[in-house]
Amino acid sequence: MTVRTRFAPSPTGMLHIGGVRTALFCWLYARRHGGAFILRIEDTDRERSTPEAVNAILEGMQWLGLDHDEGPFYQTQRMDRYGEVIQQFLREGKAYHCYCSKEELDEMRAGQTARKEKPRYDGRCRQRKDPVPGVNPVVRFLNPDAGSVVVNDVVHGPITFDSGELDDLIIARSDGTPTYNFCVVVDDYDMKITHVIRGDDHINNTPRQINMLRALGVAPPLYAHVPMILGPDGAKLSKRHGAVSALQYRDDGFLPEGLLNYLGRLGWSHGDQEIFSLEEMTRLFDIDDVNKGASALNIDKMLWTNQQHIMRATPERLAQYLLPQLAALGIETEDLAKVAAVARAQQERARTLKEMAQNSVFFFRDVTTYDEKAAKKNLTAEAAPLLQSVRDRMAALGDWQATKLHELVQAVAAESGAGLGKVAQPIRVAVSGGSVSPPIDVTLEILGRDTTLQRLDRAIAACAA
RNA sequence: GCUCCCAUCGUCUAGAGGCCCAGGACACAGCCCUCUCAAGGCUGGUACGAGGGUUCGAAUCCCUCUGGGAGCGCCA
Repeated sequence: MTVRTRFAPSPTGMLHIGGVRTALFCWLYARRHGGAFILRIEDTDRERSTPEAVNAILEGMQWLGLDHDEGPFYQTQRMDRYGEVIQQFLREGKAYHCYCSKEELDEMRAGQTARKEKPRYDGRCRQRKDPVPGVNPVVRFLNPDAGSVVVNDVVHGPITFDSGELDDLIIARSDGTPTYNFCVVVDDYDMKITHVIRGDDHINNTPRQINMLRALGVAPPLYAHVPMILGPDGAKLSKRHGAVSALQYRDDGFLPEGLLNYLGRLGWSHGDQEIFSLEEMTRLFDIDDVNKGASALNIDKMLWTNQQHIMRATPERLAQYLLPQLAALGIETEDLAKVAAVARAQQERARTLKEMAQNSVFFFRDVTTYDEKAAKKNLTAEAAPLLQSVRDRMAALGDWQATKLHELVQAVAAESGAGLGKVAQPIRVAVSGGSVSPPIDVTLEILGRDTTLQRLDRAIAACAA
């Protein structure tokens, strides 16, 4: 049996972190087993579905590299097929028309609630023979009254539901359009899905879906209900923290593999290993290693994970992501080699590409002001002669290379009797404007001789002032 | 209210009866390295929700409780 998984978001909002992780698990499982990953857009709710949301899903999946083998399929384009199955159910006596009005239903539920019962449809239209004039009926699925349904969940183990708990759910609205639980069943069947991997908020829908699958005469797929993701405070994900679009993480400077690694480690693990390449995760992932309990987002660890991936990425690849981050700061450059060099110099001191860009502005833009504290401490009368000496020697330096620059700075420090820091730090302030930068030799090499000399001159002048 | 799910450091987790007076990671503190910031190394503190069983022995199995979550729509 070839594995076929699907990710089936509804385009009613953004693609958030929880959806991304579900998609990742589906994708990983399919890839691991050489199966197919199918993308399906569940847009039957025409009121709330938007083309923007569809695009955000597609774009997010593409950015993350979670490529699908089939689809995207849109439920709104499969209406004929749903209608066909509804007619079949009706014909076979597996579904029936219900003429109950909204008021009648409300009243029934109010009574049940008052009696402390679970609100559910009581099947009063099951026996009805004649249509009610002037009422467009809904179609309800006829659920078995007796027995039980057991969901053999891959992560939870067997879960048993008493059939009495399940009522006759509506599969077609009075306007004829099919509803969610029904569409899922038809789709999963038609698309030959073997493993339904989804959030565990769907556990309670599963027995109903299994009953419909049985009515269709087919064996249900394997189900794997993965735990939900909570906000950093342990409460439900809200807009305040994680429930932002996946694309927001891209804009915030996350690497796809960084985000995916963090999300993958939420609810899944492989011994003590924390950092996984996508290839490793694909090789190691197994759905029954997934935890049962919900897990809370931890932004610090997410940032740390991303940093680990930045450190492992090639400078060239980083440059590609750094470019738009620089552009966001108003820095347009064509010099890819320089951007890559900056990325290499910065890659172990940035948790996100955005942070890297922010800390690298001085590589691309003139230093016109100094950080006040840094200048006060380093651009002093005492530092002036050291900077002058450095400046003169640099002007005369043969090869403008980090190793040579390092020797030069070291020589000045040795001759002056001051520590290396006494020399390096003023240079750092001079060329970067602040007190933090990559190692000074590497920094100067990237900056080049002209820029360096010019910034040193300016700093020497500032020392006198 | 009813049904279902879940429960190890603050957080993510390892742990499938003895290897655990519980291991790793993030965060935090201290130290080392060091031209800054990082990265890296070392050290430290903090957890098996509670109560009952089963067993020679339980974080691991069973029961009850407590706490959290989800579902109960002509939403998905």
